[in-house]
Amino acid sequence: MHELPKHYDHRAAQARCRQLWDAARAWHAEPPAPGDRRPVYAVVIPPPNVTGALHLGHALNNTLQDVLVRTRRMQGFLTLWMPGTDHAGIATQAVVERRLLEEEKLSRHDLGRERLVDRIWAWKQQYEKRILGQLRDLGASCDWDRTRFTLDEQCAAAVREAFFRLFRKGLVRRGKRLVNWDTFLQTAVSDDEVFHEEVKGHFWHIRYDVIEPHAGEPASVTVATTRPETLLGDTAVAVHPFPATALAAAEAALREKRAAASAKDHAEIDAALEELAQRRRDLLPHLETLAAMAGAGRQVRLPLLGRAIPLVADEWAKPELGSGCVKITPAHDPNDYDVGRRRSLPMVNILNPDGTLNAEAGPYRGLTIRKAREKVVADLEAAGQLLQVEDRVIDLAHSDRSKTPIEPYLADQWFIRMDELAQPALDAVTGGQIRIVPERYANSYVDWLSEKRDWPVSRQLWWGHRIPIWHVAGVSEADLRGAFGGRETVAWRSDASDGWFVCSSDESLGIETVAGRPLERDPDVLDTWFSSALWPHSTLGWPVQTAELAAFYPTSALVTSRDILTLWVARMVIMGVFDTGEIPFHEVYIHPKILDRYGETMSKSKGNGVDPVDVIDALGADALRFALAGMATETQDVRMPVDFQCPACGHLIEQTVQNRVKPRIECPKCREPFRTQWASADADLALARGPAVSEKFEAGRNFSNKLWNATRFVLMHLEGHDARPLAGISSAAEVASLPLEDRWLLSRLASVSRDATRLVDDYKFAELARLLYAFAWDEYCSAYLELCKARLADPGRRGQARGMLLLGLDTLLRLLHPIMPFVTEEIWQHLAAAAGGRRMPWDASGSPLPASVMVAAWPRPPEAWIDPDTETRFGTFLAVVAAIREIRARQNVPPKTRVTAAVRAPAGLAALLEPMRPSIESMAAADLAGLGPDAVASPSAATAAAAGCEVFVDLAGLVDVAAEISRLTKENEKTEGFLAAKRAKLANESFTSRAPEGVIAKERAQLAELEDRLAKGRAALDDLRRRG
RNA sequence: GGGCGAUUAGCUCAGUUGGUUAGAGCACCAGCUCGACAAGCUGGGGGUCAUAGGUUCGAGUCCUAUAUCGCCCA
Repeated sequence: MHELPKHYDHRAAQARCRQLWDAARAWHAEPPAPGDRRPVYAVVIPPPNVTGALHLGHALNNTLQDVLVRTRRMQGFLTLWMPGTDHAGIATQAVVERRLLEEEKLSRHDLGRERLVDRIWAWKQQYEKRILGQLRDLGASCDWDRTRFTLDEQCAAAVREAFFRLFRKGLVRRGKRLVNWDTFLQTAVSDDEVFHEEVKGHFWHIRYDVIEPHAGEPASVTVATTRPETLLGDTAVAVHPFPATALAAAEAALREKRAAASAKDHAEIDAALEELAQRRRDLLPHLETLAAMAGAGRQVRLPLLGRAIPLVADEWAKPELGSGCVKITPAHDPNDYDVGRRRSLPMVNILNPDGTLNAEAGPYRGLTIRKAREKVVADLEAAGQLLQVEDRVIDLAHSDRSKTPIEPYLADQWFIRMDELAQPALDAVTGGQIRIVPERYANSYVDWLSEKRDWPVSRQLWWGHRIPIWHVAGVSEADLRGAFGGRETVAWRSDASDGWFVCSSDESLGIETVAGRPLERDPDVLDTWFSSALWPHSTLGWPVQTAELAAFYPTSALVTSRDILTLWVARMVIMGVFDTGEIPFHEVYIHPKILDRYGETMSKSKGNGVDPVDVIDALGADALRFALAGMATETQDVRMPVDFQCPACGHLIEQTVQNRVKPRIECPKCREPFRTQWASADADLALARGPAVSEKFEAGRNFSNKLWNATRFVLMHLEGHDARPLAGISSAAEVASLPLEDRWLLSRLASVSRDATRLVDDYKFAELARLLYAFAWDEYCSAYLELCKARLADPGRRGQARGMLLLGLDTLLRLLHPIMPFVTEEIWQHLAAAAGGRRMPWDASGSPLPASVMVAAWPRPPEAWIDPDTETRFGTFLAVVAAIREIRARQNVPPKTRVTAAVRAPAGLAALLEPMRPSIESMAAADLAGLGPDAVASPSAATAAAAGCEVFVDLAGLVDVAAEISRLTKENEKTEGFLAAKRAKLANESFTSRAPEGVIAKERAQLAELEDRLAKGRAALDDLRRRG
C-alpha cells in the first residue's frame, strides 16, 4: 500500500507522464491498416511562428486542440494531430535583422542574401526547439514523429507544385501595383500587416498656377496635402466634373442624416448645412469654371519642378471639402492611383526602395522623405506658393513588422487571380460543407472572400519560398518549346515585351539556358501565407498521393483565433480545393482572445503578457490548461488581470500601464527590487526575476490538488480490496437494490458523462471545465466521499463503497483527462498499482486495464442509470444536512459538539429519508431524535426549513433566543414578500389563461411551498416568543 | 462611414427556444487542525442584469434608441 504525499507535485508528475507517453508513442497515428474501421479524427496545428516563444494565446489555442484530440482518441477515433512551425517570412527576418543591427551594427546588405538566410535558419533552429518544447510542456499530444516546418523540403515541394499549377492555369499575373512599402525592411507588406495610428501632422495648402489663364479664369488653384513632398510625383490636379450636382448630393445626404439624428445633434448638422450653402454661393462658380477648364484640357504648373500637368475632371475631388481641388500623385496614394488609372495619367515614382527620393525628384534626389518634406516646404514658402499651414491629426499607416511609417509605392508584383479561385471557397461555407463556430464569424469570411481581390504574393525578402519563376529575354517561343517542350513541369508566358516568364516546379531549372540565354530567377519570395495555405495537405505529403493524405485529408477541425480567419483560413480553403479538389477541414472553431485588465491584447512589446512557462512552472500545466479551457466561452475576449509576483516575498503587485514597461520594480511590501522582461542593464539583470502571474490559474492548481487528495482518500481505504469489475450495476434490478447514494452516483456519472461528451462536440470548453469541476468537487468529494466514510468503517458495507468510489474516480479521471492530462495520468498510475484489476462497463471486455488513461475508453454509462427521482431525493437529504449545519453555524456550536436534531417531514418523505439517517447523523454531527410527521421540537430548539421538512436542533439552552427571533422575523418577512408576488401572479387572469399549463402548475406548487414555509416559520416564531 | 461583439456581485465570467427567489470562481466576513485535502472544511454577506422606451400574462433573455468600450472592413 503506497502512501501519497499530501500535495500533488506537478513537476515530478509532468516529467513522468511525458516519459510514459513518449515511450508508448501514444500520440502517434498511422494510416489505417486494411480492415481497420475506426473513424478518423485529424487536426493540423496552426503552426506557431518561429519568430519567438509561445505566449498565452498559443497556450489557449493548443490546449483546446488537445482537449479535442485527446477526447477523440479516447473515444476510439484514429486520431492525428499534426504539429509544426511556420517560417513567418517577414516577421522572422525582421527580428533577425533588428538584432543584427542592434548587436553588430550590420544591415542585411552588409551580410548578403546567403549569410543572412543562414542566420535566420540558426534562429529558427533555436526557436523551433523552444516552441516544440513548450508545446510538450503544455501536454500537447501531437504526433511528434511528423513535425513539419513550412519551409522544409516537403512543404517546399508542395509550394512549388501549387504555384506552378496556378501559373500554368493562367492564375498568376505580373502587375504594377501600389503596395504598402516598408522602407526599413524594403519590402511590400500586405494590408493585414499594416496598423494605423493617429499622429500629429500638418495640412499644407499650396498654390498651383494655371498656365496662361484665359480671361475670366482663375490664375491659380489651391490644393492641400499632408504629404507635401509627394507633389514632386504629381501628374494632375483634379476637380469634380459636376460640382453643382455633387454639392446637391452632399446636402441631401446631410438632410437625411438630420432627419434621423436626435435633437442634440441638429446644431452640428445645421452648421454643416450652412457651410455647404456658403460654398454653393462662394465656391461653386469657381469650381464650375475649373470643371470646364478641365474639359478643355487646360494645364497647371507644378510648383518647384515647373512641370506642366493637366487639370482633370474626376469624382475623387470633393467640392464639399477644402478648395474642391485635389492634387493627384498616382504612384504614391491609393485613391490617386485609381484616378490615374481612370484618367490614363502617367505614374511617376519618386522613391527609391530605401525611402530616399530618386532622380524623378530632381533637386531633391537622394534626400530622405523627412528631409525632402522640410526642403519642399521651405522652398514653397520661399517661392510664395505656400498659402497656409494647419495642424491636423493624421491617421498614418505603419508597418506592423518594422513599426516605421508605410509609404504607398508603385512596384512590380506577382498576383494570384482570385475571381475563379474564391468561388468554391465561398460555396464551401455558404453551402455548409464547412461549419464555422461560432456561426457569426461566417459573415466576415464570406464578406472578405466575396470581394475576390487578387492576392499579391511577392515579398521583397530573402527568407521564404523563392518564387519559382525565371525570366529570359531575347528568345522566341519556339526556343522555349525547343528547350522545355516535353517537360510537364515547365510553363511560360510572355512578359509583354520581348521576354518570357518561365515557371517550374523543378528547383533546378535555373542552371539551364534557353537558346544560349540565361534564365534569371525572380529575386522575391512568396508571402508566408502561401505556404500556410497549403498546410493541411502539404504536411500530409501532397503532391505525392501518400497513405496519410488518403487517410487524414480532409481534416476534421481547425482551431484558431479570429484575426487570421481571412488571412489563413480562407486561403487554406482556396488552396486546398484548388490543389486537391477537396475542402481542407469540416469545422472551424474560433476561440477567444485573452486581453489584460484594461482590455488590451497581450503582447511582448507591450509587456502585459503572462508567460505560459511561468504558470506551468509555478502551478503546473494542468492548472494553466484548466484555466484556459474555462475561458473559452462563446462570447469573445476574456480579460485577465495580471500581477507581478515578488520573488522575495511572494507579494502580488498589480500590473499597470505604468509599471509594466519598467526594467525593475521594488516590492512595496518587502522593499526588495526585482527585474522584469525589460531588464537590460547589468545591475537589473542581476536581480531575481518577478514573473507576471494571474490568480486565475490558482483554481486549476487547487483543483489538481483536490483530485489528488480524493485519490489519497480512496487509496487509503483500498487496502485489502480485491478490485474486480464492479458487480451489481449491470441490470436495472441490481441497480434498483443499491443504496440511495450509490444510485445517485450512477445517475450523476451517467448524466455528467453524457453532458461532457456533448459539450466537447459543441466546442463548449468553458462549460465542460465548469461541469467537471462542480461534479468532482461538490458532488464526488463533498457529498459522495463524505457519505462513504461511515460505510467504510462498517466491514459489511465496505466492499460496495470501495467499488463505487473507484468507479466514480476512474470515470472522473477519464472525463477530465483531455483538460488535465498530467494529474489524471499520474493518479491513473497510482490507481493501477492499487486497483489494477478494476474494469469499467465501457472497457473492452477481456482486455487488461489500459496502461495509460490517455488510451483508456471514454466513459459511456448507460442512459438507464439516469434517475431523476433518486437525484431529487438525494437533494432533499443534502438540504436536511445543510439545514442542521446552518443552525449550528449561526448558533456558533463548536464543530466537535454533537447536537440532537429532529426532522418533521410528511410520512412519504420521511420513509425515503429513513435509510439516510446514519448519513445525516454523520455529515451533520447530529443525533436524530425523530424523523417523521410527528417529530417534535424540544423546548430549546432552533428551526430551519428544508425542502418540505422542518428541521429542529436542540441546543439545550445554548440558543440565543433574541437573535433567533430577529432572524426568523426577517426570514418570514422575506417569505411574505415572495408569497404576495406569487399570489398576485396567480390571481392575474391573463396569466392563468395564457401561460402554458406546466408553468402554472409550477407556480401553484411554489405557492403551496411558500405558504407551508411561512406557516412553519410563524409557528416557530410563536414558539420562540413563548419561550423568550 | 459599414459590419460584428460587449456592458450581469468588488474582480473575471456563466446564464439554452422568454417561465422558480439571477449563478460560479476569486476576493470579503465568521467559525474550524476530526486520518483525504488550510492549495482545505462549514456557514454567511454582496447584484435596479449600462440607460430609456417598446412587445408580452411574464424580459437578464426579444425589438428600438442612447451611452460607453472593443474588434474587423473601407
